[in-house]
Amino acid sequence: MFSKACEYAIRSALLVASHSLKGERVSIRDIAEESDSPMAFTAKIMQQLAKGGILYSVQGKHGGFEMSKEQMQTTRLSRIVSLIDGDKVFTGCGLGLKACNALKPCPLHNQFAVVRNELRQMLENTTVLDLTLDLNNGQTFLKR
Amino acid sequence: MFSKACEYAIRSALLVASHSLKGERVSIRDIAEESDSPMAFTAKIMQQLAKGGILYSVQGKHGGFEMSKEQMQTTRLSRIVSLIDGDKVFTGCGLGLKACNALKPCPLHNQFAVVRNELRQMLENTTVLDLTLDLNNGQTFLKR
DNA sequence: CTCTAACAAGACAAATTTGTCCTGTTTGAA
DNA sequence: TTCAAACAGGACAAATTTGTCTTGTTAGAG
Repeated sequence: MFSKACEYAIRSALLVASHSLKGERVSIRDIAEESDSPMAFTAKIMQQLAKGGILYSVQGKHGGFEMSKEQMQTTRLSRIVSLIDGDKVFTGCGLGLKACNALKPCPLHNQFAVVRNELRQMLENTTVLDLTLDLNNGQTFLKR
Repeated sequence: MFSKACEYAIRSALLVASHSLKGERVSIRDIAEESDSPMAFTAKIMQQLAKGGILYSVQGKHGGFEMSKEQMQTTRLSRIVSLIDGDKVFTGCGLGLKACNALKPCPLHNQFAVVRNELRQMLENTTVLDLTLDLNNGQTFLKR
């Protein structure tokens, strides 16, 4: 469904948000450990998230990553997904056809459009803050 | 969403079914051409489909692939998907966590389960015959 | 019987994704 | 001022997926 990179991106973003809500800044090392992600690879992804304005990176000693309340409220999962994976998952043909659309639909077009739309709406309606609150309440978990 | 291999598998299966409904057997060459798939790669996938009982392969001169009406009626897309891609797409965690379940859910677990379930049901309720009839009616298309 | 068209299957190659390592830069603190 | 902790970024490496090639086998037709 999502690429590994995208999975790490979402997990890391939620982890940063979780710590930021508690007033803590997090290092790559902690992110990797607490969200079970490969450190160096995740570091690259954090750069993308920072460049994309999903969160802030702070350099230097005691640096790390943090997220403002506003970022948590305005960042929807769909944004992270399209930033990392592009929007093929939202718009691409289920059977991989280049020219599949309502006028010249592939055999699965209509059925697939329903599901894909559901996915898109779910991701658009879910903010980082939403998920982070559950996480900090102990209702959901990021590490096995 | 699906792997390339799986996309080719579905496209090829529908193409074979489409021809079989007209009483024709199809060669790998024709499948590759008519469904815009790489020939040798698709050949491997056809072997998997044949081994999986999705369709028949006939060797020798004038050989090729064909599908019985019964196969078209009983083969649901979910079967092809799980045969080629496994059922990670139906059961895997959206954030890639190994131990994500209702008891210890990831932050996206509940929202994701809804969408994934919708996808699964759609694929389980769609038979090859359903899609092939539309295809042969000219309502849907396999080639760009 | 032989030839040819077609699938079977394994080895190989290319491309993409995933992951690592190393060097440089930034910044706080002693 | 210097040191150390942390991110930035490029080069590299491994793994997976995608795709190709070559050889063998099958079976119909002359």
